[in-house]
Amino acid sequence: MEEGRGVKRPFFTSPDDLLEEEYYDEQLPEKKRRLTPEQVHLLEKSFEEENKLEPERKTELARKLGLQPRQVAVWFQNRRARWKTKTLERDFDRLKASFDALRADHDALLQDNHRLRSQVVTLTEKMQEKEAPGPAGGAAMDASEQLQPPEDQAKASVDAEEQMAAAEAFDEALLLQQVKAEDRLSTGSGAGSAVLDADALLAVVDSSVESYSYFPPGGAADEYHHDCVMGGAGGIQSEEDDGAGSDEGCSYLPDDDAGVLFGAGHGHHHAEDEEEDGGQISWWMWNWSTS
DNA sequence: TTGTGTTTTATTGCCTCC
DNA sequence: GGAGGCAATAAAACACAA
Repeated sequence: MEEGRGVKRPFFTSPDDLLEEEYYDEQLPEKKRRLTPEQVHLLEKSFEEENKLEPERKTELARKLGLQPRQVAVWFQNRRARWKTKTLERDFDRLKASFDALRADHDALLQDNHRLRSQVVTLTEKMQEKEAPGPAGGAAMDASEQLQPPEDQAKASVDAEEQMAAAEAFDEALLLQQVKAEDRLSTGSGAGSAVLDADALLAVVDSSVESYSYFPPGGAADEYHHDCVMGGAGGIQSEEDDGAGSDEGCSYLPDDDAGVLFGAGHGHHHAEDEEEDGGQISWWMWNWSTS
């Protein structure tokens, strides 16, 4: 049947077509008409230049396209909505990938922490045996330890204590951040809704990494801060050019917000984002991150 | 041809700004 | 208070598999 498909009836294709449109209006009043590719092309071009529409530009565009100013305004409205959706999806993908990487690193740190703790326990036991020397105690020392100079043994002992202290500090920091995050979740601005402040969510991981002195200054932790910065200067690009050079750089994440994830800026949300989503991670993001 | 999913155009209601 | 923006939604137009 293809009702209405073979015959395209664009809305006011040009001022000259207005007479013809009257025919359609008689036949099918109140029907939606798709814009012609030419109209869409010009609107897209205009949108790329500036995604907001001043009154003069609106009337000028409407005149050029043979549309009503209201239609031009509506088109821009819908186009902004599409752009925002697309950008949010892209930002989500990036955040998810970055968070996964960070979480994997965090897990590795936990494992390392566990290993170091075991090592400290072993060394402590051996020291205790050594401090209370008996016939059995002396014999317990293995060959490698007997070969180790006394000063090296003392250094190993100090290292073990430092590692233990670092591990405990790490645990405390982790616990503190978790408590903070939970507090913010339960008393947060979401007023009971299942949303979590991005800072709270990510600070748990972030501060755990930073408070644990595993990374030297300028080391791996800093690389996370700098290399994974996403988003960029705003800018409008057509969503049709999804390939190279598409919406890159027009992320809805302002530069500062990359720091939210990695703790660099402990970023404040961009004013627009505060307005858009209340400065909170959307519920679906929270659900994902806690799943 | 039909059913269904997606996209596009348009409306409504609320909010913010001047 | 009016203008303009946005989110949510409706509905027409369109695409496509069966």
